[in-house]
Amino acid sequence: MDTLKPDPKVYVLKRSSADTPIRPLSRDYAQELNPQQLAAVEVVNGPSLVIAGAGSGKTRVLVYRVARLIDMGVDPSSILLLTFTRKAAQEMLGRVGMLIGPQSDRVMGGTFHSVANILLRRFGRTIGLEPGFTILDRGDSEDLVGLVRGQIGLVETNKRFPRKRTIVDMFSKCSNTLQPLDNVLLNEYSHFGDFLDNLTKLQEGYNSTKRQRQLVDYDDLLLRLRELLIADESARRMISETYRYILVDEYQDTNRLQAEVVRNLAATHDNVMVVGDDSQSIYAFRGATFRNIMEFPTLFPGTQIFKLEENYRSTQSVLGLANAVIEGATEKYSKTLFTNKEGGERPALVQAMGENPQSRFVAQKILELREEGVPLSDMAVLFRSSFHAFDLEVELTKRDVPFIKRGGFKFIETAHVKDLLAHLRVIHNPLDSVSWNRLLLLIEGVGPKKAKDLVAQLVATDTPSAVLREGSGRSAFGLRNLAAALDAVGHADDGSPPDQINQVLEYYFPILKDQYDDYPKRIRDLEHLQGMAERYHSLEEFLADLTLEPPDESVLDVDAPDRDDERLVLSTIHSAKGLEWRSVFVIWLVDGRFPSSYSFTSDEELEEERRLLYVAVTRAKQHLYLTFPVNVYDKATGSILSKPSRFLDDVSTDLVDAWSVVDEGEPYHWG
DNA sequence: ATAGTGGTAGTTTTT
DNA sequence: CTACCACTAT
Repeated sequence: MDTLKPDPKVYVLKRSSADTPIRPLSRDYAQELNPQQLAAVEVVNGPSLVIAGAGSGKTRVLVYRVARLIDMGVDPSSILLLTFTRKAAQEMLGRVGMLIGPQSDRVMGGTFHSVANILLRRFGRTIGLEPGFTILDRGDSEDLVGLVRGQIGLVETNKRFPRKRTIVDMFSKCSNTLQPLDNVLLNEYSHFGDFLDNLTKLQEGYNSTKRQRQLVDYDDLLLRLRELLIADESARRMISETYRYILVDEYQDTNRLQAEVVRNLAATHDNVMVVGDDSQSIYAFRGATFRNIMEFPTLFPGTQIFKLEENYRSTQSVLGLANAVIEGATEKYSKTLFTNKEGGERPALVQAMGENPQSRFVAQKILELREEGVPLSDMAVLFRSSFHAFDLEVELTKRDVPFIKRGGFKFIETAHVKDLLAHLRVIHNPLDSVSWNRLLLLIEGVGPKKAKDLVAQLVATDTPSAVLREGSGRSAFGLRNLAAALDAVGHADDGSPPDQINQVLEYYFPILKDQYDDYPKRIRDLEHLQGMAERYHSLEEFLADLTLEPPDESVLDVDAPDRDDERLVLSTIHSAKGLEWRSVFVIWLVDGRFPSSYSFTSDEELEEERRLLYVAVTRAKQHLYLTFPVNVYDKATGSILSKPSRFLDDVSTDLVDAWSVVDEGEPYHWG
């Protein structure tokens, strides 16, 4: 493409193939969609916004629109589908495939982060990013903050410096809302205001280390993609011309940074369709705001707006409760869901005399429903926070109910997995100081000081193993061992990922046994990881995928061999987004747990909790059980929790059936 | 300089 | 309960 003179007059040649089908469409879209859905599906060019209530066929619109575009002759590889998880993208593309055949395989789909990863590896050089960069997960970012904090030797003060976790949160908020640190500190962390200077220094150090060492954290993926699109005009054109049709799912959960990325991706054509529901915005902690969805037409003038209000998922009884919950929201946009599925069982509001009775109720009821013919895989238990399910997990295990837990603590975040990955990472990116540091600390006789000195040498040499062999003193033996192990693995491109893992494991197992009493289980985990690596041909892909799309099973289930389709789902509400089940249990509907007591401080956070409940109840197709235990001692606040969630206050009693759980032989009493 | 011990504060949701 | 810090003994 030649370089153009400044500001040429642009005359756009329309793609005739896209506007007028060259051949008859392969199916009758009007037949399979309601008029609102059809109108959205028929959009070809220009920006459009689809406000879609829960269960109103939002996915259907995306799927049919992609199918129809391809049907009209649009090249599938020019379509980009941005979703919340890659799984969601794959599911949608599978459905597109069922409509129009295998061409759908060529559609590009995934999360913002995974798409950014791919684009940056291809085009990042112009902004100083080598294709082999390493992605830091949350824990890595915290480690790096810790390292930098040590390096710049922050002066001791009598007041408490924020924790690493909190610091990473602050930095992340800055990135996601595109604000400077002082703003974020002032608005959300005013109690740490005194530390502004030190935190600013820390942030500078954190950012410059990442640049020097080819490290990229989650937010950087988006930040640097934005940077690339703005700074490198030819890359922007090339990318924008490649993806001429962009579709974004769950737009209410995008933040300002993501909005800007979309804006720039669509720089040359404005062909963007975003789909979302302001009532389901639940990612404010990540800088998302439902206002984003309202501002879309400003970002893209000429936006066509569509509304989908008919719910095809739930019965009227379930929907009635959902509408009542969201009715209490202070800020809401005009949208009332209706359905033609009359009646249905009323949702049950179940009181239990404590946590364990609640678990026993859920377990027993699930078994009953299964007897009645609901498959386990069509039932789910949802909760606000991952730990709310601990007791239930025990109860289900006792009764041999197979389940899969989604959300919460990840397999990938356990120490032994991170240790193994650190070794693989330095093989792939020898500049990765965070991983070097981690694996050096595992060696006898190496502490923070020695690790720091060694890392400085290691990132400055072409022959890391020579540096390791030079070591003397107490750690010499361990360092030599490490050098031998790394040499055995060789270069990143030598051999297959499972073989490379095998080499590392031979070296690492003794360390593991020494460090953990429960090493047999951990060894199984690592072997599981090795199995996962078989699907990959390069370390780079394996490592990137693990951080961007970690397997969504938590530690416990890794060795549960049950078939997926016969397992009950336990999930945080966040991880249940976009999914649906015939029977849904929402547990711990107690004030202090849901809404969480951490949200009591601000109205905005409380409102988000309310939307969270709305998301939870709208997952149910047929049966809905809301349970709340009473008389539970809460360590966090030191109080007894007994009051049902405040969000149920406004729910009129004729919308639910009140149940009380009692033990066999125990007297009944309510309250 | 490191490893091991004991005390204490914070404790959600995800890519 | 656990991760993080400060302190002490090697």
